[in-house]
Amino acid sequence: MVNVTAAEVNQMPVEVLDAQLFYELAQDSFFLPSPPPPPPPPPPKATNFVFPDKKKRKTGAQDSSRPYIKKPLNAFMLFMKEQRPVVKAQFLHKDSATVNKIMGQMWKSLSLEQQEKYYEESERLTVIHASTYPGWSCRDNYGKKKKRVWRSAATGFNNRSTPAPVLPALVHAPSASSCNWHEAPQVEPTSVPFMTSGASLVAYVPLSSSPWPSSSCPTYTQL
DNA sequence: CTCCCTTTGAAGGTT
DNA sequence: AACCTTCAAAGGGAG
Repeated sequence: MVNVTAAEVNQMPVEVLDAQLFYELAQDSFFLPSPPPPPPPPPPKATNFVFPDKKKRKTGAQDSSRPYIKKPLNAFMLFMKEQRPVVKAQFLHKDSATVNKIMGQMWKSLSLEQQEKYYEESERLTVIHASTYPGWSCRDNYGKKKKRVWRSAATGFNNRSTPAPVLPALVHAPSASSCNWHEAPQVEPTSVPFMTSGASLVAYVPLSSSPWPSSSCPTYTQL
């Protein structure tokens, strides 16, 4: 449980709906402070990359006579790598699928200016990658992992030509002030206690457990 | 032990 | 040109 006080969240709830306080969270509270200027990046090793996570797939990557060279991270991946600890700490979600959903919405809530630093860093890494591994193509990694099977056969909705089932939608609060969203009615609760609102994040906080929700804190909805 | 899930973006192939 | 496919990270969960 993360101890987040009302003062830390924000002094005043921005809205009360259905017995829940809605706090608008300053965006700054969700992001790590700007790290100190990084030291000059060491030249990437010309040796093969190794999956740091033993749980990562190794299919085909270990028997290759050629070193396995990973793709450079794109902007969103850099954002996730930086913010994942924050999101995990804030929302107590350990499973990456849920965390990634949250961060996907956080990413969309960022302004272009805020995203820019990640795009620039991604571009820088891509340039370094290209100069370090001339001739490398991301195609080289195709098939190194097990071919992704769109779940069309299994569940029928992970085919990009097949729309995913409609998740409970956010609706605009008709008279919302700084809170642009509120819960859609008749939403089956899940456990992700926040929603993005423009460049800020709105926490849904039960009155009874203010200032921060318990695990029973209500809804997460997705556009 | 290995893969799935889940996100966005990039890259390369295909239509 | 537009669309499709794969893989980058992460770690709990499932088989």
